[in-house]
Amino acid sequence: MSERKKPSTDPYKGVRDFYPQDQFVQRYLFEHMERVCELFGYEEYNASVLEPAELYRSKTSEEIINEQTYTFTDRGDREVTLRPEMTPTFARMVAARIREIPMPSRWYSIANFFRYDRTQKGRLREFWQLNADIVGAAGIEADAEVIALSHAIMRAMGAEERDFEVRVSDRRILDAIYNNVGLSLEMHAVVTRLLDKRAKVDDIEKLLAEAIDHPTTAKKLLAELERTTSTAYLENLRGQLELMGVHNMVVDTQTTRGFDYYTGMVFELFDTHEDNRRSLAGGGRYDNLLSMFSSGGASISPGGGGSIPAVGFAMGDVTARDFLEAHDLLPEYVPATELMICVVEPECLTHAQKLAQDLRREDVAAAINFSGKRIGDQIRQADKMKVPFIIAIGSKERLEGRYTIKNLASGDERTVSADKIADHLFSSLG
RNA sequence: GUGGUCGUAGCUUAAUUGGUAAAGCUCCGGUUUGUGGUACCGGCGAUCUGUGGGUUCGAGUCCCAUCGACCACCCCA
Repeated sequence: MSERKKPSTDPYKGVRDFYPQDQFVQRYLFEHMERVCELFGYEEYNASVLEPAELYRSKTSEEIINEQTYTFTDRGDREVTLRPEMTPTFARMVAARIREIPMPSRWYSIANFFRYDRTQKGRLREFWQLNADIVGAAGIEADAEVIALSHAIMRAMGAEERDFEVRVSDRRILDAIYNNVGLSLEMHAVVTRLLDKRAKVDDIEKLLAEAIDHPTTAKKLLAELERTTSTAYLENLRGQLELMGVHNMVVDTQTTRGFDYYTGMVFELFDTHEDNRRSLAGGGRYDNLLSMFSSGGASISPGGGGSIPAVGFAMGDVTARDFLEAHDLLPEYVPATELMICVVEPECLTHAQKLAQDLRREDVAAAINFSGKRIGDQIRQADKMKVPFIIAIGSKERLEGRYTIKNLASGDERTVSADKIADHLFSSLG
């Protein structure tokens, strides 16, 4: 006998097990996301969780690749990464078939992602995310549409507009200010990174002045930023959103999103609940990302410059779940099983099996309890599983062909013939 | 990657200044061998307090390490 240690029942660090009650919530989230995306005309796509590591090297920073992804070498000496986000995959897939994909195209996907990170509330090592993007549409109406889509998903899950806000900004605001104050191109990224922290830093002006080595420029820059409360573009966007029934947009120039690849509008859905102040979804416009791929290569931009406009967002399951919990919007668990057929005597098992098969053909989700336990125990178990209906089958039912359907929540009973069971269940289940 | 809090039965927790682990829930059985949820009664359940080591006559309680959870920071795709 080997002394091998028995494996632990704990899941791997930072990942979750989804027991039926958990998976029920997961499915609730996904079904609403899918339904609303499809109402907006988005088509579902997917890809493998494995990607060549080089996909993330070009556009994402080295630190993220080296320290925050699961990257390993396979047996064929290839560098593989478990995808940490969908956008590069989406860009890769679109670029691969750029000539045949009609533009604009709307795609969505719900998939799992992996990040090798220290875990924290709302941040695990594996999470699921909806990604919805429009590619081949450069106009403001596409920006408005993806925001409206994210908003509609929240509303579909029961959120009111006061439960969250749509924070919108525009990467071009900073670019314009940089030009106005005459900031050199190479300083843009450095300054942007500093400005991103301005809410947390004590003396941003001093830091800026040190970074760009020019105190008056730093002062002018901050003054311009202070003055910029919105732009004509963002107000136009607000107008379009209002027409689509989105009334909780706020301009927030501090919303920048971490990614370098955004080129225009950026937005976040932000929870307004005091205990759950966090970003629920985020996205923006990224018009240059697809041009990094060599294949395809056809230009669809009017100017022929080779850039392909795209705009989209992502919404994660962990934060969505926290949101629903904070706002008391989590759905109550309902099992897949609609009817439990309890077998009173062993001789009745075949009769129960036949009845179950007949009911399944009529679209009733029916399970048989063939434990041989007493009827009371079988009912108790069905009740514990929250199965809504039971039928007990003993010699009486077997001989008469009539069955008593019991509603476990109300205690109501109704005796019907076999061909009426499905109708009764569906009318009761609504 | 940095700092902090925590880790006791399946779950949630208790254990006076270090003195040889307690309760509720769950589960199982019974009152009630063709109908559950309530109530009452009874029972199983930690070979021991995440793991390894140390201090001590003695450690769940102190020290070190390690793993894990959580919180803040960092980062945020």
